[in-house]
Amino acid sequence: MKNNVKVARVHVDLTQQQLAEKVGVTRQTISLIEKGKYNPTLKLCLAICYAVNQSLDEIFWVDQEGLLDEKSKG
Amino acid sequence: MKNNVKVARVHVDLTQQQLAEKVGVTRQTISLIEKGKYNPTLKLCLAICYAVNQSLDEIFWVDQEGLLDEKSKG
DNA sequence: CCGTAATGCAATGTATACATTGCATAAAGT
DNA sequence: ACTTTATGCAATGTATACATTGCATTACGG
Repeated sequence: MKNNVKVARVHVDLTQQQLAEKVGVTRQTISLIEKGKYNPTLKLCLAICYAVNQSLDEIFWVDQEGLLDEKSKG
Repeated sequence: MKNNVKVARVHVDLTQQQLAEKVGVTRQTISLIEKGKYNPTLKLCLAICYAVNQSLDEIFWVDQEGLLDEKSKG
């Protein structure tokens, strides 16, 4: 699950801890999402979008081939 | 978790069962998402987008007030 | 060198997304 | 009346998102 959370977070000058507090999760969760190790829920994706003032497509869109790569990468 | 899955699904002429097969989940899961009773994962949101040829923002965006309403509605 | 801020990661527990099965109802065709 | 198709919903089990705690590393400032 690649995404643009880290770039967007740095762009609005927030640490992982601050973003975590803003969206109501732990720093650990933010870290794992940035690292692509979690498949976050829609609600959390939206909360992150609000916090960094960007859209779902801007932060979380990956095209179909990208997703397929994830699976066949194993 | 309000969304536009049902409208988009009907628009591309798929039944819940057919959409479920295309995205690799059960009909039950599609039904609950359309009814707003599940908070789907990003991967599933993306799979649905591919299946109905629309973007995350088109199908799943709800603005911040919408989310807050969900919480304070209970 | 020592303290602090920012991040990565590992172990374990809890909440919930999703699977599976089964039954009920409404609409359309025969 | 009977069958088929599409949908809703309830009960129970499994996988995983997320919480919690703790420790390690890097970088910066005293």
